[in-house]
Formats: sequence, C-alpha cells, structure tokens
Amino acid sequence: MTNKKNVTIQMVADRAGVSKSTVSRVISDYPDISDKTKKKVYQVMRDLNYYPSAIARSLANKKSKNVGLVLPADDDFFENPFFRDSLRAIAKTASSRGYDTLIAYNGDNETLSVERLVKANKVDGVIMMRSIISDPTIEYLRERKFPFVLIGKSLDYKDVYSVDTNNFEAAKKITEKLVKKGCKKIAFIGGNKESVVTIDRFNGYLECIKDNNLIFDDTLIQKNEFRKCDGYLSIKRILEKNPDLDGLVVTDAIIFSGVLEYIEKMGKGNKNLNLFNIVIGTFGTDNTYNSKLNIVNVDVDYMELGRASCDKIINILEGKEVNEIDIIDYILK
Amino acid sequence: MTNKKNVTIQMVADRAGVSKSTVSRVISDYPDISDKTKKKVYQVMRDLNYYPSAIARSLANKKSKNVGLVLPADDDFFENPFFRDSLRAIAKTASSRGYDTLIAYNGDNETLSVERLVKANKVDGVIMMRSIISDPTIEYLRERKFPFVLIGKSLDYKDVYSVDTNNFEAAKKITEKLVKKGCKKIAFIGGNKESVVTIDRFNGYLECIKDNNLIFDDTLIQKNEFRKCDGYLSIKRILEKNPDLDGLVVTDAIIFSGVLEYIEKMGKGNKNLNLFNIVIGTFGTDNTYNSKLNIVNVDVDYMELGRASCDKIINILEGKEVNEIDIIDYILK
DNA sequence: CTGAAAGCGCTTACAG
DNA sequence: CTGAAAGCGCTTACAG
Repeated sequence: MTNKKNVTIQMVADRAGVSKSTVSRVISDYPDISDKTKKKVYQVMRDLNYYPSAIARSLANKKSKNVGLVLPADDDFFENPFFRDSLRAIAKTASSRGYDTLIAYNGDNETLSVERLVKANKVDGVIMMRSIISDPTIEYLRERKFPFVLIGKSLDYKDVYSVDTNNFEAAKKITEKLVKKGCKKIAFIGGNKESVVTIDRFNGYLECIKDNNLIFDDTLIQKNEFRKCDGYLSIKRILEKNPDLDGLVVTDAIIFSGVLEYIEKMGKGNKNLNLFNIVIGTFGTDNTYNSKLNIVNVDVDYMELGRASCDKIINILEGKEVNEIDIIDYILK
Repeated sequence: MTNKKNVTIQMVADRAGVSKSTVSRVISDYPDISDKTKKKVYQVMRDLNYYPSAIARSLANKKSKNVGLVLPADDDFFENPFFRDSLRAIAKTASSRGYDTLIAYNGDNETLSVERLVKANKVDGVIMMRSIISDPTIEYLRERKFPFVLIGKSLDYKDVYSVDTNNFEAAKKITEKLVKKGCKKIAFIGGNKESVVTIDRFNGYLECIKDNNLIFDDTLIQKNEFRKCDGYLSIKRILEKNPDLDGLVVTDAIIFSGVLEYIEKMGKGNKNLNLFNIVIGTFGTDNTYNSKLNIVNVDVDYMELGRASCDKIINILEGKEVNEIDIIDYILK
C-alpha cells in the first residue's frame, strides 16, 4: 500500500554506476569501500530518497529487528502504572538501538499470542512483563530455545534471563518501617498468589513479622487478584476480624486504591473506628498524598525496569555478554 | 536467532510430493485445489509443524501485516487512561484480524518515529492516537499518501479518516448539567490549546455559557498542559480571582487529579472557602467516587475508540469501504 | 487442478 | 576495492 513506487537498491546501484553488492556494503558500513564510491552512493541515496526495505533485509538476514512485548491477557494488568511506564521505556530503548517493538496480545491467551509472533518469525526476541508460577509462555519459549527476558523472576528455573527488584527485601523493609512507627498488628494484602511478586513480598513481610514476634494469623492475610475491588473487600474482611488493626502492607497500586476507597468511605462516619490511624505500606503507587493517612511507599523505577529489560534482550540478540539476573533499585519513602 | 532450523515451504512441498506453488495455494486457501492434495498438504504441515514465514510473505506480497501505533512524544500522554485502554483494544483488534501492532515511539520526535516505520516498509498503515493543530506527522503521512486513521479529528483537513467522540456536544451537555444543578459561575480548565480535544470541549463549554448568559471572562479559563500540576495550579489561579466559584469543567482525567488534590488540600483547613461545594464536570476519569464532592463525568469508551480505529485502518488496507469519520458514543453521568 | 519460473529487495561468500 | 551469482522463503502470472 505504499503508493510512491519504492526506490530499490537496484535503482541506486544503476544511478551510481555500481553494483547492488556495493550499495549494500555502503549501507551496512562495510569497511573496504573506497571513499569515492561511498560518497557517490550516499549522494544517490539522498537524491533518490532511498531507504532500505526492512522486510527484504529481514529475509536476507533472518532477523526481524523487532522485539516482542508480551502483555498478559488479564485486564487488571493494564491499570498498573508499571505497564505504561515500562512499555514506554521499552519502546524508546528499542528504537534507540534500531529495533522496533511489536505487541503480543490477543486479549485471551498470552502464550498463543507469543507463539504466533515467534512462529511467523516476526520477532527476534521477547520481553515478558510479568512473572507467574509455571508460566506456560516460559515453557514454550524455553522449549523452542527462543531468546527472552523476564521482568521479575522465575521460580521454576534458575537460568532465565531476568530483570527484577529485590521484592523480598523491599517488603521486609517497608514492614519494618511500620514496626518502627509503632504498629503491632500488621496485615498483608497481596495479589494473585501465583504471582511471583506477591510471593516475594509476602515472604519479606512474613520474615519481618517473625523477626519482631508480631501477631501472625490467617485473618491478617489476603491474596486475591490485582483489582481495586479486591483491595476494597480484603481490607473489609481483615477489619471484621481485626478491628484493632494498626498496620497494613499492600503490594500493589491498584489494590491499594481499593483499600483507600474503603477507608475513605467507612472512616467518614465511624470516627471511632480509627481507620485513619492505620499506617499503610504500599508499592509503586503514583500518588501517595493523602491528607488523613500515613502512607509509606516503595518506589520502583518502572522505566528503568523497562529500559534494562529491553537493553538486555537486545544485548542477547547481538551476542553480547549479559548477567543472568539484573536487580533494579527501589526507593523507600 | 530461531534455533530450530525452520521448516520451509520447500520442505513441506517435497514431503507432500507437490510443488511449493501448490503448498502456497493451500496456505492461502486458494479455491481450485483438489481435496486430496489439500488434505495431504495439511497433514504434512502439521507433521512438520510448519508455519509460513511472515517475513517472506511480506516481501512477496509487499505488505507487512503490521499496523503502526503512533505514541506522542510527551510524557503526560501516557498517564491518561485513554492510552492504556485504546492501546489494548487496538492490539487485540489487530490480532483478531491477523495483523500485529508495532509501536512508533522514540521518546522525542513523533514524526521521525513514524517515518522510520513507513520508510522501512515495516507497517502497512498507521493509527495516530492524538490530534493537534498543524500536526507534522499528518503532513508527512498525507504527502506520502500513506494510509492512516486519526483518533480524534483534524482541524486542518476535512478528508482525514478519523474516529472521534462528539466532544463539543459532550462538553456543552456537561456544562448544562452544572447549570441545572444551580451553578452560576463556571470555570474551564483544559489541556494544551493546540489540542483538538481542548478546542472542541472549550467551544462546547463556551456555547453553553453564552446560551445561559453566564459570566464569562478570562480569569475563568485556564489552558495549559495535560499534567496534574497544571490542574493544581489552574484551579488555584482561578480561585484567587473567583472565590465565589461554584462550577468547574475539567477536560482531562490527569488535570482533574491535580484539581482534586488542590481541593482536598485547601478545603481541609478553610472550611469557609466552601471548596467542596464546587460542582465539577470532567471527562474520562476512572474513579469519580468522592465522599465530599459533587462530580459529573463524561465517560468515553476508550476501548471502543481503539477498536474502531483499528478496524478502520485494516478495512482501508483491505480496500473495504469506510466512513470518513466515525463517532463513538459517550455517556454522561 | 498443478508446476516451473520469475520476482519481491536485500545480503554475502566467492572470485578477481 | 568491487561484481556476478546464489540465496533468504514466499507468491503469482503463465502455461498446460
């Protein structure tokens, strides 16, 4: 559907009075070309407004110069600021390195959407934006020996290239912060229990609770989905059994928004409930300003996670040496 | 970098005892093939786990089966729920129609990022996610006669394929709603004044103000950027000159969040300011629950905008007939 | 209904 | 330093 009949390498070769081989060589900056030829060819390329066809190069080189970005099929994922920030950083990084970003998403089956790109040779490597236990997409990619980088980490395999935050440590530290602020009864609200993030953060929370000999029982723990409504319901359930709650760790910005809504709503009438005295620790929340609540946040640099994962997959594709796992800093405040 | 040496059309041809031409024909569901051959070929394809190379097809067909999604270079854009929802719908729709979504974004120059994809033949058509006045990307695409669909509308050209909401009408109606609720002095906070959305919504607001002979002066109007801080500062400035403000139209979810923060912050101490009595009309805000404020929202179905724009560009690419402009409904509530 | 051949626009060993 | 030729994996008129 490109209307201007495209100018091809043959045309510039003819016009420059050389062979396509030579033109090809100047395009790819091959060393042994005389300055004269090089100049001439560049000139003609400019005159003709020539731009090599990525498709034809792909076929000849057997590489697409595309990285696939795998978006999970579940709706909640997109609400998380992590999605928009890392997507942006990935697209930008890819572009800066001469690659493009192709989205793998069909709305219902993550693995199928990836398979399609992989089988059709549309991407050279893949970035997975989320880690869960026994991930079928990872199974597929590994079996096919197809290059990929995982944002997060795999609990199933030790040899998966990944970029992660130390979620265990961050969760432990944020819980400790609540303890220092005087909290005695700290609850935990996480997302899906298959999610590696939830698992890591829960373990960090747990370790701190144990270290400090704080109360720990099932009525303080909620793990559901990464949805606002789950935050709402979780805090409700926890408070029913624990009206004396004074601390809360919430692992996700969206869940947190549900928690906040509940507290704002219920705290309004029942001043006696003292809902606003609960100190809350949360992760990756955009906006932690709240006039009535005491909120501590772990800030993960999502852009950096994106950038690092994209650089990593491209490094792998280009045969450069990379670490198995890279850890991105977080900021607790 | 695909490790399994890929099975090609030649291999299945050999194994099936036919020519590649024939295999190619059964792949593309060409009518005049005997059932026997068809069956045989399908069988072999399955046995060999054959999947045609999209790259090779692209080269032969001169189409990539990719649509380019143009993301604006400014940071604020990504904060808007519009971005995530329409992106998702676009990727999903493309996938369902056998296309893939390629992102055009390099972090600083929108037009360049598009040019790159277009020149390299990496996409067959393009979706632009935002409309501004005198958009250089549109200039480029038009000049090149490259197929594209605009989400929003062009004020510069009448013949641009686009998918839009009736922003003028929606803004007028939401302002009317404030009037019905008794507002006498209604301010307007919009985004960038080059943005078509801001222009349309401002005009809708303005018409209602005039129709009702309400106060209209410069101190009531703020147009800055689509940022939270601009919302914060805008409402501040407006209130300085208009302490008796009782209505406010805010054209964007992010700006609105800044307005909200200001009101929450300032309203807390100064009960006399009566900040919480201001009725607010806004657009596309995720979460309009607020225990103290009276908020009216125009809900635009961003997924539908995405879906429609993607279907439209693909229809164009496939030579189907399409409307110049499609209008997506909004819901006022 | 099917095959041989040319072509899509590049790259790259090979030879000089 | 440069060119002729084969090849990447498909499609599609053309001929039968």
